[in-house]
Amino acid sequence: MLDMKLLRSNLEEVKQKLQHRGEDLNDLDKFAEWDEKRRNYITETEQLKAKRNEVSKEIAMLKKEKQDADDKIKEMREVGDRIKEIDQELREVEEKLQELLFSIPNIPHESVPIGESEDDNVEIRKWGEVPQFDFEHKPHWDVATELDILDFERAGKVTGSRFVFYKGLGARLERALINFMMDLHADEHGYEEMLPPYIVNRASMTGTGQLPKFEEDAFKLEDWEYFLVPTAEVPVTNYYREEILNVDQLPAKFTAYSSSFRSEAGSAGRDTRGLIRQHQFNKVELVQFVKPEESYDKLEELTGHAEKVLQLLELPYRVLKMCTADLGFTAAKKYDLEVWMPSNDTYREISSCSNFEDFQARRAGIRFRREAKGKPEYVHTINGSGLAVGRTVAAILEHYQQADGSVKVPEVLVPYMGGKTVITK
RNA sequence: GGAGAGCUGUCCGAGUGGUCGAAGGAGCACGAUUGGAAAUCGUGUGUGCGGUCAACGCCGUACCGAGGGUUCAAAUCCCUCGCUCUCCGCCA
Repeated sequence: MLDMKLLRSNLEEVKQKLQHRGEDLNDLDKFAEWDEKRRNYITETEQLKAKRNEVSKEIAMLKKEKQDADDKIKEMREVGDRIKEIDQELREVEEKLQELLFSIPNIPHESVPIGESEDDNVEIRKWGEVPQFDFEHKPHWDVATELDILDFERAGKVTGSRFVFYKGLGARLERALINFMMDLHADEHGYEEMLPPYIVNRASMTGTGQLPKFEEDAFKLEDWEYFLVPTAEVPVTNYYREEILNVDQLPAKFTAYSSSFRSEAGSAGRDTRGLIRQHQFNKVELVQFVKPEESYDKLEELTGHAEKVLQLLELPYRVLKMCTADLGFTAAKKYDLEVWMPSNDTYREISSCSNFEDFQARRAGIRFRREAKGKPEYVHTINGSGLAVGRTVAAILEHYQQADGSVKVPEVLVPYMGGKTVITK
C-alpha cells in the first residue's frame, strides 16, 4: 500500500513511476475525488460529534439538577440521525478508497531498470561453470524415477497432478537440504530460526500483499477464512503485524522453513514434469525487518546469503536484476537467483530476493520507534528464498548425476546424509 | 464437542449508563536531591484520523478483544464473532 499523503500531493509523479509496471492504473484518477469526499465527511461528522458531546454533558448536568432536558434530547436525537447518515456515506467512500489503495502496486526503486517484459531483466553476475557431460545426460525426473527416490505417479493417484512423494534417500536429501540451509542461515548469517503456521488468516494474506488481488493463486480452506501459506514470508512478516517495535530490535532477521502451497492458476501446461512447479513445495525463507535507510544495503546482504547456499552446493547460477515489468506487485526492487538447469539448457529461478520498502509494513501496520517519545515510523521489510528446496533437489540431481545413473552427494551435504556420499539404486 | 470464567493503556489492576483516554500501582523518561548511586520527591509518559502551525505544539474526533445494535449519552446494556484460561469428553 502506498502512502495516501504521497498520492494526495504527487499523484502525477506516482502515475509516471508506475507506468512501466504494465498494470492498469485507470482507477488512480478516482483517488483525488474520493479522498476529498472522505475528508469532507470526516470534518462534517466530527463537528456534529463535538456538538453532541458538548450538549450531552449539559444534559447530564440538567438531569443531575432535576431540570428538564427534553428539548436538548430531542435536538440531539436529530443530530444523532444525521451523524449516522454521514458515517454511512463515509464508510462507503472509505471502502472504495481502500480497495483502490490495495490495488496499486509498489513504486519501483530508481535503480530498477525500465523494461517491458522479463526479457528486459538485467544479468548482474554469474557464478560457477556451466557443466559439460561426457555421457547421456538425463532430466532430474528420469534420474529420480530410476533411482526410485521420487514417485510422481502415485502422488497423482493419492492427490493429483503437481504433487510428489519423496522416498528413501530422496526424502533424506530434501531433509538434508532443509537442515543444511537452516543451519547456515541461523549459525553463520545471524537469523533467528522460526517454524511458522502453514495456515494463515485473511488479514495476514492482505498484510503481505497476496490479497485481495491474487486470491485465485492461493489455496483457501473451505468454510474457513483461512489460507494455506504460499510462502513462509506470509506468517513470518505478519509475526509483527500491528506492532510498534523498539529500534534496538532492528534489524530483526528470521529464517523459516515451511511447505508452500500455490494453486498455479494460469500455468496449466507449464513445467508439467518434475519438481519445478508443484502445488506443494518446501522452502527456506529469509525475512528481515529493517530501518528504512538500511534496506537497500540489507537487500544486497540477504541476496548474498541466498547465493551462499548455491556456492556451497557448487551449483552454477546467475543473478538477475528484475526490470519494472517483472517486479511483482509488492516489490520496489527484486533480484532473482537462477540456477543452471542442464535439462532445460537454461537458468531457472531458485530464489527471489525483494525489498518491499514500507509497502508491506504499511498494509500490516509494522512500525518502530527511534526514541522513547519519537513518532512511530514504518519499518522496511525485505525477504528472499534461501532457497526453494525442491528446485535445489532438481538441480542437484541434474548436476551430480553420474554415467551409471547414480547421484553423487554434494560434499557439504554428506554429514546431513548420514555420511552417504552417493545415491544409488 | 459440553460447562464455566475472562479479554481495559508498556505491564498489573479499578471501573455496571453521564464530568472516563479512563482511578491506583509498577515500569520508563526528565528534573530535584547525592561525591556517585539507592531510596525519596516532582513532572511527564498511547495510537489512528481530521484541522491548524515555519516549528515546538494546539484543537477536534475515535479507540477499553473485533464488528454491529440500543440510547440524547456506552469501557459500562444487547447481539454476533475471535482469542485466553479452568473442568469434562475426544485426540497426535
